[in-house]
Amino acid sequence: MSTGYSVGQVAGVAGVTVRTLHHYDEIGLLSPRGRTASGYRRYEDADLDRLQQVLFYRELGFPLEEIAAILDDGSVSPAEHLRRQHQLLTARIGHLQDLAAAVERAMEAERMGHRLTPEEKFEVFGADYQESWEEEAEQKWGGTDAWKESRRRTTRYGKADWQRIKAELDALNERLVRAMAAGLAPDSGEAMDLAEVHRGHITDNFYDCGYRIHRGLAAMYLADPRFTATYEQLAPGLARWLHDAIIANADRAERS
Amino acid sequence: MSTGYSVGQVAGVAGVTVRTLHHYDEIGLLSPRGRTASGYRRYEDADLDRLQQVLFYRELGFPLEEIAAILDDGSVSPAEHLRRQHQLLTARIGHLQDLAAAVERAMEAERMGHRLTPEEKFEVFGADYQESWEEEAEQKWGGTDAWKESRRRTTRYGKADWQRIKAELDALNERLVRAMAAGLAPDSGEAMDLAEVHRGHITDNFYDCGYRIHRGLAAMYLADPRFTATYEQLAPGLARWLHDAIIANADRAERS
DNA sequence: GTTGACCCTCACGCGACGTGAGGCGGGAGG
DNA sequence: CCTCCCGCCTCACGTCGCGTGAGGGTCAAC
Repeated sequence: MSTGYSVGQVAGVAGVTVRTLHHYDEIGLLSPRGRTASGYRRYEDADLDRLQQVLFYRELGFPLEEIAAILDDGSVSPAEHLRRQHQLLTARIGHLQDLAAAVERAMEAERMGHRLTPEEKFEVFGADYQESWEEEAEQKWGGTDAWKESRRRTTRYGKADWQRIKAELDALNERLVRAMAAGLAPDSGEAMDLAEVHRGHITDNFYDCGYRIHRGLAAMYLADPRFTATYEQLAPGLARWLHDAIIANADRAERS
Repeated sequence: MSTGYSVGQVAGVAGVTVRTLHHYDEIGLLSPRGRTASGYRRYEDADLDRLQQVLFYRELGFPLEEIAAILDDGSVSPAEHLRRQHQLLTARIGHLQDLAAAVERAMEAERMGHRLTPEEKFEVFGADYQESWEEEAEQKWGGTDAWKESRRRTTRYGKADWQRIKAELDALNERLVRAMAAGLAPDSGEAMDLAEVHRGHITDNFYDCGYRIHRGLAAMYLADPRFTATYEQLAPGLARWLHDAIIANADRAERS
């Protein structure tokens, strides 16, 4: 009937040390439901659930005391917890993606022998950052909400819808090719307008594509060869050109 | 002429406390280049660069001692540092995305009133995880090596190359459509063989695409609507089918 | 009944700072 | 010139989240 788990078993399955569990017991963060006659800790399924929550928030850098407060706040339903966790995660992921973008910029700067100002160098290590999570979480990558929304919509698309989308895409691609062939700079007004059309096309057909997300897509157009191939096949250099136009457009929009 | 910065200024711009900078000085992790006559610390641009590196690795959870070792290893060029950082970031992002996926599964389970086994609950808090970074970083997304290699090769491609690639791609896509239309399961031998062809096509033309990377691409085919659109336009359900075939093929290969 | 794996409770140590305490430096206003 | 106040300095002890023994009981197996 297997009524409960010992510390060692819990530690094993959860990937923590026995000492950690002892510590959580000491500070009252996670006390096992019961003890055997000989004083051995007995953890039950409910304790495992709580431990998982604890580990989750710990991974995101919360102090244990705060974790206790969060988990002991009875006014939050389990479902709400999961939502909160998802928000925190997407926010955190977004932050790391910003960091990655900064590293990419640094690589670029290095290649060009270009120097950055001190402020530029640190802007990504935002001061607040702990507090900013909860606000940012709502927007930003739009979280996985974006692709969820996308799935929701696209599952209802029929063959005609896909053909229409393909046609729009082809038309846009042709405009892109012509613009680049005409020698337009990626940060010219026309190029940025085309980038805006590109963004609108995504928003109309898939999900609400903000500038942050658009930047993310632009990065992917360069990072993944399947994308690169698609665009390079249309015109050599187009992948890069489109990438730059999207970035320029996002810069323009966010500076205003 | 602004020759250097004081502790307070550095702390301000970098978003750390003065005490932290003192600490880094104490342990020799970051000692300012000079001091004023009266003993005030004077930080220069090079010190700021180093501080940025320190903060970066700190954010990823490295102990300070190790950070010192990493940064003082003269055999690593700045460019290589940036590459490493990018690798670490993508690995870390991947981990958090796994966490997010786990949370999504938990939400789903909650909605369905379904219980998970203890092992399922914790599988995502992988035991090693700290060590795994350094190994995973090498493979997995193939790090940035993959796309660097890809850029290196593709910049030399001419129009004829892209046309050849496009033709191969079209041929493969047609085989995929026919296979799915014939009612073949994604985990059938034929489907997995096609997935293997797909992988070979990438390896031949872009970069060495291992199974881990291939899995990553498969995930993207579903996650990103631009990809989804491409495949769905060929045949409804193809994006999902190809995804599953790739996963099945990777499972098969890695189990042997 | 002995062995060995597992459990218990102190209790000290450590990494990465936080947080004063007590004192010097420097420039702006009276 | 003196004072005021802010920023800087150096100890030095406190805190958080455990790691790491020390010393000793428990339980299932052989």
